[in-house]
Amino acid sequence: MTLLGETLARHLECFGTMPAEDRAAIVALDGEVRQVGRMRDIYGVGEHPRHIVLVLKGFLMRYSIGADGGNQVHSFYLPGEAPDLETLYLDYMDNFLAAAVDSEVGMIPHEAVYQVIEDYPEARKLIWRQTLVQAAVFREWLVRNSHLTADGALAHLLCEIHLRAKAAGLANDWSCPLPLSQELVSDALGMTAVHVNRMMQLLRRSGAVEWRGGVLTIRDWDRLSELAAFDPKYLHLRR
Amino acid sequence: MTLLGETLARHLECFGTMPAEDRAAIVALDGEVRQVGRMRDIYGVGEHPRHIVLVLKGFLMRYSIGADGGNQVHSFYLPGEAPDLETLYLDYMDNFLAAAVDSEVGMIPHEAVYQVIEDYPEARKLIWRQTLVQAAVFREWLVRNSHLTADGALAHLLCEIHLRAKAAGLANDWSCPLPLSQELVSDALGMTAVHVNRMMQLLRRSGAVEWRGGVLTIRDWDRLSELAAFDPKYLHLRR
DNA sequence: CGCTCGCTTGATCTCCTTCAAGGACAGTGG
DNA sequence: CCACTGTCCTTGAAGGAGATCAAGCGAGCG
Repeated sequence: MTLLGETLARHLECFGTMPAEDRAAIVALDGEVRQVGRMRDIYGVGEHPRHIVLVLKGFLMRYSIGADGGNQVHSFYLPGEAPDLETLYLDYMDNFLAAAVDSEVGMIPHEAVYQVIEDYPEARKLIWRQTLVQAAVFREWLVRNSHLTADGALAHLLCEIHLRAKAAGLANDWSCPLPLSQELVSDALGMTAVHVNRMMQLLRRSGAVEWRGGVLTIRDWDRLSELAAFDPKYLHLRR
Repeated sequence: MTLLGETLARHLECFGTMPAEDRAAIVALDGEVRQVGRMRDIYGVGEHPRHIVLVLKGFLMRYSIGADGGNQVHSFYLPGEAPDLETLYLDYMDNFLAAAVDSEVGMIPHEAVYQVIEDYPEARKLIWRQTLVQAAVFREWLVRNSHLTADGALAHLLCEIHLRAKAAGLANDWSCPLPLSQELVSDALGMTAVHVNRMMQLLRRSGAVEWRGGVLTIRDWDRLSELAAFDPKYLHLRR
């Protein structure tokens, strides 16, 4: 059993089950561990990655550079998650993968993963499914940024991060790590950092949620999720 | 050779190549052809489809219902395209697939596709890749709706549709079918129909593009794509 | 201590929404 | 052949959510 393999297996099992032998094949996967400094790119536009990435510590993000020079964050990735499984079957990156804070990542060579995909159909289905769930999440981000008001959108993002942290085993009760700046959150929500600040105060004062020192604490899930019109179905989490 | 199989094969070949035997397996796929009236759902939230859909005539769209009751369109689908390959490996729909105008669709049973996926690795890779390209498109829609001004966003959508129409063999020179109402376009861009109307007039007057009677005509691609900051890489089209 | 980075606050401006109504056009029935 | 109806496009005026610009503040850190 390897650290990277076990991490990937646990992540995939958020979305479904697989037989013991398929699981064993995933667990046997191994690779290199790397440190990535905050705001450093792991992969850039145009590259063709030769490894898949696993988040071990920290927070990753996927982003692209908007026409106005501002960044658009497409998604954040928590420890335990796999941000870029799609590189297995796409020719080149059309966006950036970077560390939002100082992070530790695992890199498993594509070749090894291809072997598992060929030999273990159930493992393959779960890997495929994970890439499909990511697509569903992107769609939800589209809805969020297009159709929610600023307070609702922020609430929605916080709901999502909390649920994903729980799925990754990072949350105890109603708290989870959220080591991002308001600036980065604003890049995700497509608004200004100033406005994120004001909306955050609004949520805080309403007693729905707290966010200090890199820790997110949900005070009133019902209020928060109602404000966000949050329905977790799109995450396709098992259980 | 069947109509549906040939249509699917051509679509997949927009994104890569496969050996003759894999192609033949795809081409041999067949199913039922159905008419779908305008604004009628094909699949709804919570359902578990048992077929994949191909657009033969008309225009499909994928949408979900926003918190405010307004619709968010996630994507449009042109004749020749396959909107919902992800249903092969997801348990349930988290959004709606519907006909934007009176349409004709083909439905191929999942079982038959699974067989091809098991037996023909190169066909499988292309199908997988198609689902990944869709995810890339969703990300681009996120960027568009979050970071572009209204005129740029509209221009961007028109650029995308024109390129996809060309890939599907529907465009001659600078014209392609676009049988949508401004209302539907506004649901895609996350703005009001009134504003779409005004932005469209702006584009028209600037001489960049024409859109009348369900036909889109690009008058000045350079101007349009510059206004949209359009970079087609995200479509991952081969050529 | 001075520096930087991120959070906070205030005032003004603008893009887009909202609401409301008029007009072009196709389909339908008398 | 013409009123009738619905759908979509168009136009105008007023209001609001969020952007922009600018400055102050607190904490960590060399």
